[in-house]
Amino acid sequence: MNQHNLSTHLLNAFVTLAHCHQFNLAAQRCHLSQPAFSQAIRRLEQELGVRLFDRNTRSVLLTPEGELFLPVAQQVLDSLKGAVENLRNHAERRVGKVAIAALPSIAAEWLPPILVEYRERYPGIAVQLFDVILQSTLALVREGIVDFAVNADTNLKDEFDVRPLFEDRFYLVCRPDHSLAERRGILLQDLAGQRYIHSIKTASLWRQLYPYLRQVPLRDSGFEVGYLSTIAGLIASGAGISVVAGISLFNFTRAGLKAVPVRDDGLRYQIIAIKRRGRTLSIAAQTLEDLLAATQPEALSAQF
Amino acid sequence: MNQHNLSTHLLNAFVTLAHCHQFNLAAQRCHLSQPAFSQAIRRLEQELGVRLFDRNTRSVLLTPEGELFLPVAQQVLDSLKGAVENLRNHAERRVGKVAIAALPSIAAEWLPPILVEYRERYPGIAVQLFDVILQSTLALVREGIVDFAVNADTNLKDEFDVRPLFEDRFYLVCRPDHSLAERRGILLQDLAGQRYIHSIKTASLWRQLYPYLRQVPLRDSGFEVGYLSTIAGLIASGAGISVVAGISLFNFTRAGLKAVPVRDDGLRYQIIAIKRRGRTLSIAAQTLEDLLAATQPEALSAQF
DNA sequence: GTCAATTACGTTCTCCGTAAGGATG
DNA sequence: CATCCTTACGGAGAACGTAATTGAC
Repeated sequence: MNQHNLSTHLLNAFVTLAHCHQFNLAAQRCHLSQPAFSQAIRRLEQELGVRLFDRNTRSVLLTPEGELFLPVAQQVLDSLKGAVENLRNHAERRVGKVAIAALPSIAAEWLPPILVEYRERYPGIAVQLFDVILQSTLALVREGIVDFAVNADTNLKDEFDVRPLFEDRFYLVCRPDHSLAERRGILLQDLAGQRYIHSIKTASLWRQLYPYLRQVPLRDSGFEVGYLSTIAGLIASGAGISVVAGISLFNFTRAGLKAVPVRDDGLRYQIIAIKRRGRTLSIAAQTLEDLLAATQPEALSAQF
Repeated sequence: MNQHNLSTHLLNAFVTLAHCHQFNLAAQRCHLSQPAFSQAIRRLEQELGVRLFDRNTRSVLLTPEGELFLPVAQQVLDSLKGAVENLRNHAERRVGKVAIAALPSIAAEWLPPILVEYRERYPGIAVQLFDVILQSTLALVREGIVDFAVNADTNLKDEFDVRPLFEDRFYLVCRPDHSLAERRGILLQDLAGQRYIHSIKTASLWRQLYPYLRQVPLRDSGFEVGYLSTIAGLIASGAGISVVAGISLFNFTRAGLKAVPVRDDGLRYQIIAIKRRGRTLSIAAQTLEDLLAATQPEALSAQF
């Protein structure tokens, strides 16, 4: 059925000749010798089974059938040219769109400067950022609404492809006048006897932290709160101390509190990019992911 | 700039693979060996500068860029396929349209059976017939409204391309009981002394006939009328005789009158098809013109 | 006679198929 | 190890350029 092979070269030759009514000139414009051009037209006519031009040595005019074909050829060439150009622009990262999801804590501190740099490098690529809770990031990835999500490592099924971006740890947060405030690092045992402010909100990382924390004989501060900003306020007011994930630290350092790395083995976790299994990222998204992976969170660790 | 060459083969390979997610199967559907197919995809990707498929040995999936390109490729292939099919249908005379202009006398007697036969042979081709006076046929051709016109030969400038269809002559028209009615042919001199009914309407042919007719000593019938049907009535009523073009004879034979060929040399004229100079006819129109040229007016001459 | 398109022909390069190689589950 | 895609390579055919031919005014 469709054994016929039409190439853009042939169509272009046709359109060119239809416009300039001269084999000589048209051949020149197509960067072909005149005989080669002549053959091209001949081949096209043979392929289509229709004479497209009526030509003597003096005039080259479209046949009625040629005029029938011209707009189609024109449109096809335009379509292809536009599509190819668009594709090239995507490949060159001149246009595009990338959508990502991230936990609010990641979206608050680590991501912004990277996204800004990305936008500066590729101004033609639009960036969409969903700052939502963990479950929502997974849903957004699953449904293909975002290209990938940036999360703290959690027990993900094999539903997703995972790429580690950087390693984070937990931090003791206390007032600057606290006895541990000047330490370069602590172990959880060092917190024995401290009044601890519990969080109920950081569910995913809480699950990792809690098994270790429960082995430490803490004093009860009497507080269990939902928001990290609340914890920050309580700590600043002398209600006690707490241990939080590195990615949330901005809530506390901004409040003038001190953060001390927790050095226990096993209390580390990966910040990861997750995407749909087997699917590859668009060029724009892949570029962003690469940039994320290449950007260690110097800002976080530099403070300590 | 557009040195890129995309062929329908490549696009088709792309679309096929996008649908069946298997090189093996897609190659088969494209009637290619698998390696050849693989190369085709590779060439296309190279041409576009973008990876279109992500492929392991287990899965073949479009990249986001591939999905961007798919609808375009699809549409381009459809466009071309439709256009080619349409062109082939035109070439095979399965579809089309032809418009012609003809003098009313030609449109009344000679053309109808030919047009009917044409329509029977090519039911998909629509026929439009303008039965108008000479000047109008020329205008219709000039403006490209009709493909060609069928006229009696007249001094046409080189504005048109002319093709003779058949030769016609003049006829004496008289009552069956007229003394010349049974002759197989006459010369104009034979009309000496006859009462002649003049026509003012057949301008173009009148110009050819008159120089000969004026040399014959006719009796004046006292009538000069515009319509051939009027002349027929007058002749039938015994008012006289007249000489008319063969293509108009139906006006008289239908009225029961006799027609006798005028055998003078020089009193012949061509029925011609005229078309715009240098332009070629559509396949449908060309086919009709050929059919016209191949159909001698046997009906006319057979009567005598 | 001149200008323009076509045909002739040798070369180059594309594109295909067979066969061997590599990756993945 | 079985499956499927890729690489390697040799041959057939396409497509180009140079040169000679035909055709129209």
